[in-house]
Amino acid sequence: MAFEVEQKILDDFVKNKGLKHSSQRKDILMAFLRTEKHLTAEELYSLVRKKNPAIGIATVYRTLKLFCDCGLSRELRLGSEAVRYEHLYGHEHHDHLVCLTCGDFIEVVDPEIEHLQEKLARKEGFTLQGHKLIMYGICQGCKE
Amino acid sequence: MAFEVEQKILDDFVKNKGLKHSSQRKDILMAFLRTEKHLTAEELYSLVRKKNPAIGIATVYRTLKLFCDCGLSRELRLGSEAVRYEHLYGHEHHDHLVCLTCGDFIEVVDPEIEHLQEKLARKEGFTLQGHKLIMYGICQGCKE
DNA sequence: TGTGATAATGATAACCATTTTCATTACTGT
DNA sequence: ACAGTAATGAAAATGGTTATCATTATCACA
Repeated sequence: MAFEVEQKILDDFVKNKGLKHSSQRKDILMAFLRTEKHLTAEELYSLVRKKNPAIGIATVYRTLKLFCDCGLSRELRLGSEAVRYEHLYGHEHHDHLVCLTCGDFIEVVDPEIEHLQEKLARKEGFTLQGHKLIMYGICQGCKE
Repeated sequence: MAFEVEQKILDDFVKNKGLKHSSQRKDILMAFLRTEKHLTAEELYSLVRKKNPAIGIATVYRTLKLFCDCGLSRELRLGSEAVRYEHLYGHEHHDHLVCLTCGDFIEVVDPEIEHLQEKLARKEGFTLQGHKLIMYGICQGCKE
């Protein structure tokens, strides 16, 4: 539970950009890494407050943006609600399968779909840099 | 340029739901159908104002929601900006290939990807109802 | 080790797209 | 024509997120 690698990624990024270290960022990083849930800024905010009640929500937003910039996390926009953030380091690329009834979602990946996307983009003259695939349906549990 | 079919779809929907007809909705529908662009509510608002300067932005929002409910349009969330709306009636299903440099996008579709999604969802116990696939890259023009 | 330059913070105001409220107006079936 | 109710427009409210700004913390270097 030390997350040395992630810390190093952040530290290196901070150093390279000429930014400065801060204890708040470390608190936020730890809270973020300790859960595998896809949190919103608000949710992470209330988690971090348990350790550091003085922290401000603006710092959480700023820090989450920083995490995305240094490749530790990724924004997840599933609908019109608040943006969620998911871990990126040490996690395979994946897409999402969302249940329209209970709102739950699972992570999935299909190498063939990935490959076909690449092919499709190339056909259109695009150099593919990423994609977002969200599938919506009714999950097993909700069908019963 | 009469869009009788689309008008009928809306009229039927309105009738079935016990709603009432309104001239504003018709103005908004016409403005919406007359462009193939993917407009935001604000953009459509300024288009409609040319015909009917008295119209309110709230009505545009309400009406766009109605269009989505009756299957005439679909929300398009490409990023953090305002939601865009695209025609649904008379338009094949398609996904989007967005250029990260110029912001332009094209519509694409790959039946095999569609099929693989279906298969993937089924494997996870989901009944697929829809999906959203956005691919990001650099377009031909921007590479030069 | 102190110091100056500057990044980070927290509180709060501002922002912006969207939704709600509410009084008024317009449809619609009878 | 009338009653019932949906639709409208203006404005306020909402909610997530970002900007502002005075203060505090960090860091390279003297």
